[in-house]
Amino acid sequence: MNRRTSARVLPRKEREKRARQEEILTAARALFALKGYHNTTLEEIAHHAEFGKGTIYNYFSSKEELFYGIIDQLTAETVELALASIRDTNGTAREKLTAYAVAMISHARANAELVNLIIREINHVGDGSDDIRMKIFHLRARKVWETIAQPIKDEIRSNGSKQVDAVRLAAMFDGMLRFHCIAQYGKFRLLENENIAQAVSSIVSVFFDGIANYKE
Amino acid sequence: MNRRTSARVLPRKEREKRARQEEILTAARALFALKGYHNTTLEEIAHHAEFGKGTIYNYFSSKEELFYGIIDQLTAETVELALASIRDTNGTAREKLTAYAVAMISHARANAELVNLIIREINHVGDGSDDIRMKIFHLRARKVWETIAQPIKDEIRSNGSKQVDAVRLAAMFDGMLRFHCIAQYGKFRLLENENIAQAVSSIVSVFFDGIANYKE
Amino acid sequence: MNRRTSARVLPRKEREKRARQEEILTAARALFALKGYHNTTLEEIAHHAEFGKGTIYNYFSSKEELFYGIIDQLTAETVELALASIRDTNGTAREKLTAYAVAMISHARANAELVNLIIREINHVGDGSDDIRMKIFHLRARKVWETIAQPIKDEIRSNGSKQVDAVRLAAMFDGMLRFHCIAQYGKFRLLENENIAQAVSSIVSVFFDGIANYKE
Amino acid sequence: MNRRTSARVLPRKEREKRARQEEILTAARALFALKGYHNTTLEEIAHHAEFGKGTIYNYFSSKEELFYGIIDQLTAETVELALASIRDTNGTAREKLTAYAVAMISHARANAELVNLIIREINHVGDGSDDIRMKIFHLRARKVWETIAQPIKDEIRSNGSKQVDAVRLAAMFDGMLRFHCIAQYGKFRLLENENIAQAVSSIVSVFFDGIANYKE
DNA sequence: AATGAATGAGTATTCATTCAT
DNA sequence: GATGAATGAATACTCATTCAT
Repeated sequence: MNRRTSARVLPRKEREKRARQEEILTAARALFALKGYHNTTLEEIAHHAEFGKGTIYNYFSSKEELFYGIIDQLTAETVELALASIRDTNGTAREKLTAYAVAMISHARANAELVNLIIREINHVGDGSDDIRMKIFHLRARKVWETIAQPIKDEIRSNGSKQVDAVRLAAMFDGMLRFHCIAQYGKFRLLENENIAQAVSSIVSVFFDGIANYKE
Repeated sequence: MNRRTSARVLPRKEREKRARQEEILTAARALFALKGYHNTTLEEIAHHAEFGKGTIYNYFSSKEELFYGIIDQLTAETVELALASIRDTNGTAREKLTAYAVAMISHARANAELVNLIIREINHVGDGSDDIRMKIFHLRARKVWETIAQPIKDEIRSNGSKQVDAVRLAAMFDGMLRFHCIAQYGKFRLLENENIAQAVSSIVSVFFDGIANYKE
Repeated sequence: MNRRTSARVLPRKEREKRARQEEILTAARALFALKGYHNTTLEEIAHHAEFGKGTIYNYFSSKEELFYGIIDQLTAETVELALASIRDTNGTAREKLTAYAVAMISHARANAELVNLIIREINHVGDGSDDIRMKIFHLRARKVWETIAQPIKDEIRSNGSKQVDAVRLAAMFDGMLRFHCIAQYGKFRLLENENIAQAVSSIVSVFFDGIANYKE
Repeated sequence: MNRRTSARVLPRKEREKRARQEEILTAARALFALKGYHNTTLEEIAHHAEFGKGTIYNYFSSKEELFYGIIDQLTAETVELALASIRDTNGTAREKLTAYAVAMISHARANAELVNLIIREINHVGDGSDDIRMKIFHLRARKVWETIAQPIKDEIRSNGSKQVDAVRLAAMFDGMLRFHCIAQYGKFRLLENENIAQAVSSIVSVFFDGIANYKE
C-alpha cells in the first residue's frame, strides 16, 4: 500500500497540515460560539489558535471559508452521531431514537452554543451565491433524517400503517430535539432543567405515544 | 381618563411619534429579514423608511435598540397570536393547538425569514449585558408556552394523569412548530412541502397520539 | 435663467461640494507627486486635506477614483493650455509653438513631478478594465496634438508640401517637450539647466530648422 | 590571468550563480512589465522563475534590489545598443542616428512595456535615499547621449557652427524616440502606426532638417 | 544551497454615530 | 424636528521577509 494513497498513513507534511487546520478550527469554533461570527475578529482567532494572523490564510482563504469549515465539521459530526446511534443500538425503535437523542443533546451540551451557531449564522454569511455549499448542508440534514427515519419506518410498519412519510416524522423528532438544545443551551436560555435523561424521556415518550397517552 | 394612559386618546404629538416609529420598524424589519442585522446599514434603513439617517436616532438610540424594537414587536405578536388562538377556539385541546399551529405557521410564512431572525441574531447583538431585555423575551416565550399549556393540561388531566409539566410539553409542541418554520421558510430550506394544513395535521397528530398510533 | 441650470450660479451646496473636491484633489496631487500612488496612504491624504478619512469617500469612491480625478484635472489643464497658447498667440507657427512650449514647461515646473505622474502611474493603477477612462485620456492627448498641429500644418502648406501628417509631427514636438520635462523635473533628473527660454528655443529651433541648419 | 577578473573563466560556482540570477531577472522582467512593480508579488516571480520564494533572497537582498537589477540590465542594454549602432554604422550622422533609432524602437517593441517601466516605476521604489544607484542610471543616460552626440557634433561642426551643446540636442533626439516608444508601446497607446521605418524616417527627417524643410 | 510555512506591519474601506445647519 | 456631511474606530486581507528544516 502506497503511503500517498493510504488514508491512514498520510505523509507527515499532510498530517501536520491537517493538524494545524484542526487547531485553527477549534480556536475559531470556540470564539464564534462565544461571540458570534461578526463579533469575532480574525486577529482574535489567530491569537487564540496561537498562530500569526497571516498563517490563518495559509489554511483558509477567508474568514467566511473558515466559518464554512466549522459548519462542515459540525454537520459531519451530527451525521456521524446519528449513524452511530442508530447502527450501534440493538433494540426497539424507541431505544434507537433514545440513543440518538441522548447523543445529540450531549453533543449540543458539549459544544455549548455551537449547535445554534449553525442556525444562527447560516443565513448570515455570504450573499446566498454559495448554493453548492448550501446543498451540502441540505444533504447532511436529510442524511440525518433518513437515518433516524429507518427505525421509525419499521415501528410504523409493524403497526400496520403502510404509506408514511417517515422522513417528515424524523424531521419532527429532530425538531423537538434541536429546539430543546437551542432553548437549553443558547444564550437565549429558556429552560432551566439540565437532566438530559429526563428531557429525552419526555421527548421520546411524546413522540411515540403522544400526550394523549403520556405518562410521566 | 388620563391622556397618557389612554390608548385611544394619545396626544397628537405622541401618536405621530408612534406612527413614525412603526414606519422605521417596518422598514428595518424588511431589511433585517432580507439581509441580516450586520449586513444592513442604517443608511439603507433610513432610505427605505424615507427618513434622513439622523432622524432614526430621534426614535431609536442605536441600531441595536432598533433591532430590539423588532424583536419586541415580533415576540409580542407571537404572544398575541397564541392568546388569540387558544382563547378564540372553542373545542378540544387538539382543536385549540391546531388553531395555534396554523396561526403560527401562517405568521411565519407571512413574515418569511423574520421568525428565524430572532433565533439567528439574538446572540449576535450586544455583549450579554442586556439581561433585562433578555428577561423580557424569556417571559414572552414562557407566556406563549403557558398559554398553550392550558389546553394540554386539561387534556392530560382528563386522562387521569396528575403531575405533568405541561409547560415543558408545550415547549416541545412549540419546538416542532418552530423547527418546521425554520426548516420550511429559512434560507436553509430543508423541506419542500408548502401545505400548511397537512404539516399542522402531522404535528398535532404526532403530538397527541404519538407515532405509535400515527395514521396518515 | 434658473439657478439650477446656470453653469455659473450653482447652488451653494453644489459649490461647496466642488470646493471640497478641489481641496482633496489638491492634497492628493501634492502627495502622489511627491511619493507616488502606492506609497501614499489615504490617511495621509485625508490628513493633508484636513479632513477625516471617511470624508474622502464621500467625494471619491476609492483611492483609484481619486487618482483618476487628478489625471482628469491634469489632462484637462494640458488641453486648456494648448488651446490657449495657440489661440491667443498672434504670429507665426514658430511663435505659437514657442508659446505652447513655454506654457507647457512652466506648467510642468509649477506642478513639479505631477506631469510625470501621468506617465509613471497610468499603467499602474487598475487592471486595464477601465477602457472608457483610457479613451478619455487618449482623446485629450489627441486634442492637444490636433491643436498644435494646426499652425504646423499652415507652416508646411506655405512651404509647398501637401499631404503631411501634421498630427504626427505635433506628437513629435510634444514628445520633445514632455521628455524635456521628465528629464528636467522628475526625480530621475537628467538635465541641470533651468533656463526655460533657452530650452524652448533649442527645441523650437530644432523642430523647425533641424540641426542641419541649427544655430545656437 | 586571474580567475576572478576573467570574464570567460569564472569558477563554476560563480557561473551558476550568475545564470540563476539571470533566470530570476528574466522572470521578474516579464512580470513587472506585465503588471507593474507593486502588483507583482515575489511569490509569482519565484513561481515563474521555478525557484522557491526563499531562494530569490539568496540572489537579491530585496524585491527593490531585484527591480534595480532589471533597471540595470535595461539601461546597460540601451547603452550597448547606442554604442553598437553608432560604432558599427559607417556613413553620415543621419545614417548613424537612423540606425540608433531603429535599434532603439525595435528594442522597445521587443521588450514591450519594459521600457516605460523604467520611467513609470523609477520614482516608485525606495525613498530617495538611493542616490548612488540614481547616479548610475544618470551616468548611463548621459553615456547614451554622449554616444549619439558625437555624430551630431560632427554634423554641426561641418556646418560651420561652433559652440553647440550637442548632448542637449542628443537628448532631444532621444526624447522624440522615447516618447514615440511610450506612445506606441505603452498601455496608454496613443499611436496606431506600427511601421518602424516610417516612424524613424519622420523623426530623423525632422531632427535634421526641421519641419520647415520637411518633405514626406 | 533551497525551501515554503510563519509572520505581522501596513492599508483600503465601511459604517454607526454625532452635530451644525 | 429633520437632515446628511463629517468622522475615525474597527477589521479583513496582503505580501515582503525570515528562518527552521
